[in-house]
Amino acid sequence: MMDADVPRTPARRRRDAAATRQAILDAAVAAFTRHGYDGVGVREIAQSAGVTAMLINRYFGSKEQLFAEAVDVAFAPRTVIAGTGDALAGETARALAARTAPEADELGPFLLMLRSAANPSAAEIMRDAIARHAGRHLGEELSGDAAGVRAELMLALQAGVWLLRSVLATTALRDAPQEELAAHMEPLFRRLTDPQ
Amino acid sequence: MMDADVPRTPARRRRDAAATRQAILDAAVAAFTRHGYDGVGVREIAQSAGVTAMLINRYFGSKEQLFAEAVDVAFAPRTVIAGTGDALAGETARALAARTAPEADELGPFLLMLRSAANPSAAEIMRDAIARHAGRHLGEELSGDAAGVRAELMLALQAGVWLLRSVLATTALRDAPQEELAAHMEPLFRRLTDPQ
DNA sequence: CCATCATGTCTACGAGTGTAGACTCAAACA
DNA sequence: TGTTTGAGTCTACACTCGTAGACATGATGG
Repeated sequence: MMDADVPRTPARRRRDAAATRQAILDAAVAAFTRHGYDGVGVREIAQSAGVTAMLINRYFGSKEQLFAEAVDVAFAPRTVIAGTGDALAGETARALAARTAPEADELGPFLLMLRSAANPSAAEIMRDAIARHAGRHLGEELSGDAAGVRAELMLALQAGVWLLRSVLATTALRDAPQEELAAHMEPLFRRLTDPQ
Repeated sequence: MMDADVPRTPARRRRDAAATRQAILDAAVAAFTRHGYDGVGVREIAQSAGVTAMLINRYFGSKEQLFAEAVDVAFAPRTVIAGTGDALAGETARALAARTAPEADELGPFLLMLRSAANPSAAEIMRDAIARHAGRHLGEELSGDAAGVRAELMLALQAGVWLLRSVLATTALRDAPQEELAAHMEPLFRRLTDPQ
């Protein structure tokens, strides 16, 4: 609490390359998640990071390479599944219901994925990121026949719920109570985690 | 068999307003499905319809209103479910596996939905279309508790599979044989059609 | 045959895009 | 203290976008 500086915008750094790079990256993750790859310009990202647009090119080479790093950040630490073992299906269903609630307004890899899917270059970048992070991690958690297919079906179901409930806000899913919705989704996830 | 989907010389209409309007609408459905709302410009749509960009504004008022009509066309006649009654789950799973196959390169409402979801105006238009067509039709087919939620979960699952398998082309889903994939998805749909 | 009006085209504008190049300025090292 | 280096900014270019307004054209009714 020693910093008495009132940060009017993003905390006026004094020439710290690493911090500036990180600020741009953070702003990019938020912006791409909210508006998609094509929906946001480099000027907008730079402004919310407190710098000029050209610094993006200096630090990341291009908008596309910035997007690639942002995707890596969004997919890497985030948990795309919740819980382990027997609790996996239930936890995933409950977490999904909570995070897609209309009042949640959360960010996360699924929104980034959905809102940037239209651009072919962005799609390719995200496919690689999924293979590198989420898909692999989830594939290890599952076991048995066709673990990869079942893992990606879990991702697909989650992505679809994010799309209808959070992005499009269709009536039935938007108005469904969290517990009830989770109760409907839980057996679906269980079918994928425990394929009898 | 008619001509290819991209008419090289758009058959030189001689001043037929209705036919021109229809040609623009057809081109719009194809273009929006392939590239999304933000991914295609009115000049491109007009050219593949064999007219000038300004005719779009004359006949539809704006790009956004053209999109609204295109969404209606894409969602209305298309079947978002396959089969009825007991066969619904199995037919839907098999049709989904077939239409999302890498070599299929089909169009359809789900691709249009996914690729235009990033734009807020487009999202609102599509939410209304879903409520008007797919959601309602599917809700009638289902019965029992929370039919609306289960219907939209069916849509969500399908949308997610379209996203991962067809748009992103993730490895496991891309390489899975149709029958095997359908076998994995069928019990999921059955859980939603017959909630025991 | 000619006037008419819907049908379609042309030019242009204002705004927004990503990014290249030249610039300024602060900090670190001699 | 003077010099070098890198952090950050400014201006500008070469596009693309949606669309507004003026203009051309061809089929049709008299």
